[in-house]
Amino acid sequence: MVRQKIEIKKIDNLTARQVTFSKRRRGLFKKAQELSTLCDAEIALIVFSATGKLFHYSSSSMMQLIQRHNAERSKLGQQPLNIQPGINNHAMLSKQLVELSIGLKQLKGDDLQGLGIDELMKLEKLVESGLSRVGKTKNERFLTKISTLKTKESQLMEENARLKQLAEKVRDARVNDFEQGNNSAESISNDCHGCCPGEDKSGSDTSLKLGLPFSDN
Amino acid sequence: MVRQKIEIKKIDNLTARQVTFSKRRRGLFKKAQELSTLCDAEIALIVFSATGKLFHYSSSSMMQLIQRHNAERSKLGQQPLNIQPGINNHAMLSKQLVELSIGLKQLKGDDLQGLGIDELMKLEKLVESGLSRVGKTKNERFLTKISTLKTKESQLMEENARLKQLAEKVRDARVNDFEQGNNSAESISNDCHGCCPGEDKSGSDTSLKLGLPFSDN
DNA sequence: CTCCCTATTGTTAGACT
DNA sequence: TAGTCTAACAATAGGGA
Repeated sequence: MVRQKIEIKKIDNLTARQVTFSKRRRGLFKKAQELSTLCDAEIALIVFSATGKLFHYSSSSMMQLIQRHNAERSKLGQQPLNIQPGINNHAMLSKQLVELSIGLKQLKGDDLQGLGIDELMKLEKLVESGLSRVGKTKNERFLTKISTLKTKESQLMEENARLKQLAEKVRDARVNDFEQGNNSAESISNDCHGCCPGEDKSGSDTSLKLGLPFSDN
Repeated sequence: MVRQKIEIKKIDNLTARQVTFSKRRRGLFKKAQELSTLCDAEIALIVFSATGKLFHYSSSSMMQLIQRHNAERSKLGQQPLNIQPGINNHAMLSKQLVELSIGLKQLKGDDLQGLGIDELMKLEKLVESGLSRVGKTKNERFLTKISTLKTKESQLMEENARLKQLAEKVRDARVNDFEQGNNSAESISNDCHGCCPGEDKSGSDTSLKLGLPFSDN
């Protein structure tokens, strides 16, 4: 079969894909080398095959090039960090954390060793900013939880106050019943302070509610 | 003129070199992209022109690829660039930063929003640790620089002290010469305090050295 | 720098070993 | 997998705008 133009999309056939990878990878490395030689350029090229095998080339020090690349990128990456203060948008915070993550990743490479004092100070600032944001969110979370708990607390205290009153009423009523020799439960007034709409009378297990510890919050 | 085969060596003509750089760079990036698409490979390509301009391409995340590359390299036991004696173990520090970075990356996905207080506290601790490490390295760098400068300073002070003595000797000698009507330069003793082995006499430009500012530093 | 043009050189798909 | 072959295709040197 004669050769045909191929379209640039993933090659389905595994064998063909591997063969093409091998051939084109060589071509790519050759071209990289040529460009580097012809034009005095510095080039780093990293290739991972689909099967995870590593191939790489660099005209000088891979590390130096990566560092230089990172330096350039962080220059650009600083802008998006300086955004509108005062907004506690989680999406924004998340975005900034991503950037922080990128910044840290940049350093992972081989070292902090290659970094100068200036770069380290920049990084420090970046991490500090991330830290402050995490701390801020954490604190917000704390405050929210605390205010929720306080609300609950005051609700419970109100409830308890009402129950105390109810308990006294019930006791008084029972004392009266006992003194009058009247055992009919129906005569006991049942105040459910509006929490049981349409139910004015049930009064059978009031004693159970009275068993609750009033002082517990 | 018809096109000729070129040999792969640095192109002398600046303009031709720039044009070729432009053309071939594009070709290289195109090929990288094609290889990545056709064969499902992951590729990172960094190019610096001779004038320092950066061009880069990566099929996925440049950072991920660089990390993977570094991971592979360190597997092979190639020490990427370490290890200056006397400096704390940067490899370890780097490793811990990687871990920190991974932790942050996990959170990158969507947000802090889904995180509870416990997770936020963990994250905070993590980032704090990273911050402290960066700060530590930065401080080490400061201290190293300071100690270097101090060493230099004391060396210079020593040197200056010697030069002062020398200056006095020379002056005395000249005064003697003048009083005795003796103009022979050879009689001036030249103390180079051991920094010029095998050279006991040169004495011709001593006056130049004396021109150094003693009070500097 | 970038784009265009074209003759040439360089690369590679497909097939086979 | 890796090498070889060859027709076809892609890239690009040199030149001009």
